[in-house]
This record gives sequence, structure tokens and C-alpha cells, in this order.
Amino acid sequence: MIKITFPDGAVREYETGISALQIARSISEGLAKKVLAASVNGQVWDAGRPIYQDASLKLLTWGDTEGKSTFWHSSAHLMAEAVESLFEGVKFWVGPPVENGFYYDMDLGGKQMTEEDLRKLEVKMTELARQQEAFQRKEISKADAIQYFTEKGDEYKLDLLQNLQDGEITFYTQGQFTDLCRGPHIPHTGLIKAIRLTNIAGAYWKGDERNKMLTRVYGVTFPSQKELDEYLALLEEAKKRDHRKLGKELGIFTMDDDIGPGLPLWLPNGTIIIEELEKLAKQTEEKGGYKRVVTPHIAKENLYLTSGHLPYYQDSMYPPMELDGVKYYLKAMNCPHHHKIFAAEQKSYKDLPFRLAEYGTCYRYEQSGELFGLMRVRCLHMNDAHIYCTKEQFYEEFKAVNDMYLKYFKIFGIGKYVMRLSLHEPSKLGKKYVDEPALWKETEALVRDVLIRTNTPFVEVPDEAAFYGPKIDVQIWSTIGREFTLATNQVDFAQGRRFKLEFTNRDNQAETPLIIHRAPLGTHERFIGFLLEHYAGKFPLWLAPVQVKILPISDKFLEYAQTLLQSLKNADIRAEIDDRSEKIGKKIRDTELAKIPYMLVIGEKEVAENLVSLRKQGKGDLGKRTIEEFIRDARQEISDRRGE
RNA sequence: GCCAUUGUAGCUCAGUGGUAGAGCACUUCCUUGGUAAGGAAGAGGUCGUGAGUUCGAUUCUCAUCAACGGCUCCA
Repeated sequence: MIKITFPDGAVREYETGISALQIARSISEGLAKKVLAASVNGQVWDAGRPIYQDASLKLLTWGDTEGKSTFWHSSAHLMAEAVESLFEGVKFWVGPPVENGFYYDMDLGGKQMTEEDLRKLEVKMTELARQQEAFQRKEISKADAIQYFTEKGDEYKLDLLQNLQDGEITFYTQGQFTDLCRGPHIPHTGLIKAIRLTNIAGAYWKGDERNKMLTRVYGVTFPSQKELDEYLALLEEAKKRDHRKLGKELGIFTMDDDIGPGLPLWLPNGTIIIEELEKLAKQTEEKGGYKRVVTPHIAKENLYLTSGHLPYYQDSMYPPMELDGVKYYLKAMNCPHHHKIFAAEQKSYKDLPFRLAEYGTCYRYEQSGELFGLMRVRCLHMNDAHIYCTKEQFYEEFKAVNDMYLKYFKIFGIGKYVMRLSLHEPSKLGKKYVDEPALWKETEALVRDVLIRTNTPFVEVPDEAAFYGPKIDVQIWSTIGREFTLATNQVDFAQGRRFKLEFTNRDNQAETPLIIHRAPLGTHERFIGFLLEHYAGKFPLWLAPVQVKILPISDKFLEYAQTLLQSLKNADIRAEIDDRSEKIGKKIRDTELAKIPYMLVIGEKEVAENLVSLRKQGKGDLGKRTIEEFIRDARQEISDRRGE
């Protein structure tokens, strides 16, 4: 007999060799039907695998992350089985679960897969699932495994086997399909009730662009049709919040073939948002002791040779234009320009920290396949600043930057974010990173220290630093689940020396400052793209391009509307009159759809009483008040930069 | 940059080897209506661009550009 400890602390005895599935069945048949896998002593196992020793046990179902990923992993195998039956000679690479479903990479031997094939595969998968094929685990020796795949002529699985040792190799078989796999899997394919293969994509073998391109098929499955339907509905919702769609509908930005890929044109509404964001940044930076500067969009080649950017990033800079035998580049970053401003006047330790801020326009020739709406563009406006400070000042400065991030997150209601401490990879010194091992260690420790001392939660990620120093990237998620890097906060020990930046210290010695690069609001492009999805286009009052729409019941009241408009304009509130000869219902509907925060409905009664009827977007009628009252409240809401 | 898909009116989309349609938006007229769509008429496209096949191409083929989905990349 063995002792099994359950998550609630209960301990029960079972016969040696009992499986999690049998235990579940002993509790209830209903539970047993839902069990997908089991966590045995913290390890995820097949639910049907016998347990021979005392263990802690957690039954995993659809509600558990591991249960879900096991389900999707098994679904990938089911898909592979279907693919094998429809595409003879297919060879598989890997098929893991992902955040929303699974994929399997495969070599179709020159054959092409189409959307129609996906539908056929879905049918085949459903058919196979109905047969309730059990997933059978088999431990196998490396020699036998190699023999199996050699006979099959599968070089991909043989490649995988190279890195595996005897004793850790297992095969899983369901129906006609056998795969090298460490598992675990769900008990049988019959649990997979709803199947949707979502798309076909290319993916480099082992993620290396020098390798062969494999075919990757993505899919998602569910234990019931209802859940699939809900998932599809969610995708529909996400589509409506897509910043590219909203950006067009709300007149924020546009792209034009004649301008060029990745070069957005900011429409008047979008420009208002840009100006409001810059106002916020200027106010915040003013308080933080930053000085504003403006620098040119181009510079001589030599500047980027000095900074060290050119050898690292030449391919992603627009090619140079040559004038009088000198090459000029469009700037891809603002730092070298700011360094030159630091160097323009003699500096003493009394001038430090020296903080320069600029909403700098940069041009980056991003690979064509990288371009993505506003999120990834070739012309960007960066909320950039550089802080030149001593090592002693570093902690306070870095902390102040961190605090600034948090202040912004509060204003914009960004609740979910992850700070990623990006470190260098020692083996790539001199290639991807500046070859200064001691300085890397020192600055990485400095940054880690700030995060720890300020109790900032963070994760460490290796091999993601900038070439000149470690950095903190802030990862955020838009409400439709899109993940991206918003802000970045970097330490730079390299460029100060390269530019021979110096200040005179207390001992009358020349010293090189540390440089902090920071961009809490990222770029206008990415941030506004994010905000569009974050707010679903319903901007808070302070950001809304049009804040108030005046809706006269009929054009008899246009004159009164004009006096209201004038009052609003005098109070710096962005307002418009809907002077079309439409019914009030139509005017309200159009204003609601344009996501304008406030509507002032005026008719005979309002004119007689010298009032306005206030209506809030999405909330409906709020009743009557004087225009002065409305202006007072609206101005307060704007100056508070209120989110809701 | 690589693999796959898509490109028709301002927007969303239908359609065809014989030089194109809907809804919304737009213009004009009628309507002056009280909290999410009043009515009528009209204007608008050399079907992404270039070449080829064909008596004839928006439709078929190729190339090219762009967008979208991934991969790789992101100072």
C-alpha cells in the first residue's frame, strides 16, 4: 500500500501501482471523466501511469494550466496522426502546446498545405477522436529509438535523439501514430471534442533563419463545442479592438503606399493624442529635472562609428545619402546626439545628474516582415531621455526613472506588466556585446540592486541586453492579449568613454559619467497603438480628440449651440456641433459610435432654461445642468487625467 | 529577409473569360424630429501595379508592390 496526499492535506491509502485515473474513479466517475493528467510530487504525469511510492497528488483538469497544456499537447499528436494519414511521407519536428492552443512543425517533402486541407484535417481529427484512442507510453532504449527512426528515414527525430540519454527516452502511441515524446498526455483522444486548425505558417527549423523552412500548423482544441464557440467569439471581440481597425475608424492614423511601408501619417485626431502625451511627458520631466532639447534627424556616419551603433545595426538603418563625399545617416537613435549636447559645454560634478529629454524622431529600416500596424514601424517618435550621472548617483536616478514608469502606469491604468532585467551573454562579448567583462558584471549588479532595494518584481533574462549595457524592458499586454515591450530603461557604460564624455570631479580629476537611457512611454507609435486597444478606442476625456459633441434637437437651436461651443472653446475643451438635419436618435448613435466622451443635447427646454442635457458615452442620459457646471467638472476631469 | 494567404467604390464586402454590384459613408432635396439608424434622388471604381496567354482579362499565368498570419529580428 502507498500513501497519497491530496492538495487539501488529506492522506489516503491505495494499492501500490494504482494510477491517478483509478484514484479519480474511486472518488467519482464524473471526476474521472474530466481528469487530463496528474501532478505527482509536483511533476506532471500521465493520469494512467502507475504510482509505486508514497506521493502527493493533484488531479489536473481543464481548469489547470498544466491540464490545458497537456490537452493541447495531445491534440498536436492527434493532428499529426491526421496529417500522416493525409500526407504520405511527412516528417515531424516538434509539436508543443502554446498559450492558445498548439502547433506542430513538419516537413511535407515539398508538398503544400492549403486551407482546404485544414478543414479535411479537422474532419479526420474528429473521426480519430471519436475512436477514443488511448495514449500509450513506452520507455525505450536510445539504440532502439535510433533504429526506429532510421528505418523511418526521419532525420528530424534522429536529431532530437542526439541530445537525449538512455533512460529518458519515451515513445507515445495513439492509434496509428507513434512519436518520440517525453509526454505527458491525456488518457485518450476522445476527450478532444472541438477542433479548430487556425493557420498555416512557415517556421525555420530550430528557429534559425539559415535553416530549412518547415510548415507549421496552428490549432486549438476544447473539451466541448461550447468552449470553442466562446473562444471564437473572443477572437471576434479582439478584432474589433485591433488598433489598426480603430485607428482607421477614429481617424487616428493612416498608411499610404506612396509614403512607404511602416511610415504612418498621423491624422488630426491622432495628432491631438500625440500632443496630449507630450504635454504629460513635458510636465513630468520638468518636475524630474530634465532639460528639453531638439536634435536633427540626420548625422554624419562618423557619429555612429563613434557610438558603436553602426557595426551592430547598419542593416536596420536606412542606407546613407552621400553629400560632398560624406555619408549621412537618418538617425535610428537619439543617444549620440544627446552625448554631443553633453559634450558641448564643460561639465563639473556640480552639473550632474545631467538629464536631457527629447521626443526624438527616429528612422529604423525594420525588416519588411516585422512591420505591424503602429506597433512596429520605420518612423518613430521616442519618449527618449539620457541621464548622465556618477556611480554614486546611479541608485537614486535609476529609482526615479522606475518611479516615473509606475506613475505613468497608474495614469493609464496599466495593471499587468513585467520588468525584465536583460543581461549579457559572456560568450558573445566582442560580438553582440561590448567586450568589457568587468563593467558588465558591475553594472548588472547595480541594476539588480536597484530592483531589489525598491522591491520591484522582476525576471532576469539572459542574452537580451543592449550592446552597451544591461537594461530593464517593461513588458505589457493590451486588453486583447497582445504582448509587447513598452518601455526600456538601460544602463550604458560604453558610450560615455567612446565619446570621451567627462566631468571634473571633486578631486579635480576628469571622470566619465554613467549614462541611463530611458523611454517610459516608448514611442508614440507603439504607445498609441497600445492605448487604442487598451481603451477599445474609448479614450479618457483628457486624451479624446473630440471631447464634447453638441447635439441640437433641430436646427432651430443652432444659435444656442454656437454660444455653447464658444464657451467650451474658451475653456480649452475640444468640442464640435452636429449641425446635420438628422433626428436626435441618429446624432446620438453616430456620436456614440465615434466614441466621443460627452454629448450635450439641446432643444426647446434647454434653451428656455439656459441649460444643457448631458449624456455620457456608453452611460446614457445624465440629466440637465448649466454649461458652467459642466465646464467646471470637465476641466477637473481633464486636469486630473482621470481614467474612468 | 523567409514561408503561406489576401488585394474590387472613402469603409465593410459580394461577383464574373464578354470593359462591375450591395450596405454604410458622401452630395442635393424633402423632413425640424426629444436620447443608438426618417425618406427620396444623385455622384463615385481603367477591379494594387506591370507583363504574358486569349478575338477579348477585373477573372487564367508570371513578375512586382503592399497588407495580413507566422518564423527570424528589435539599439
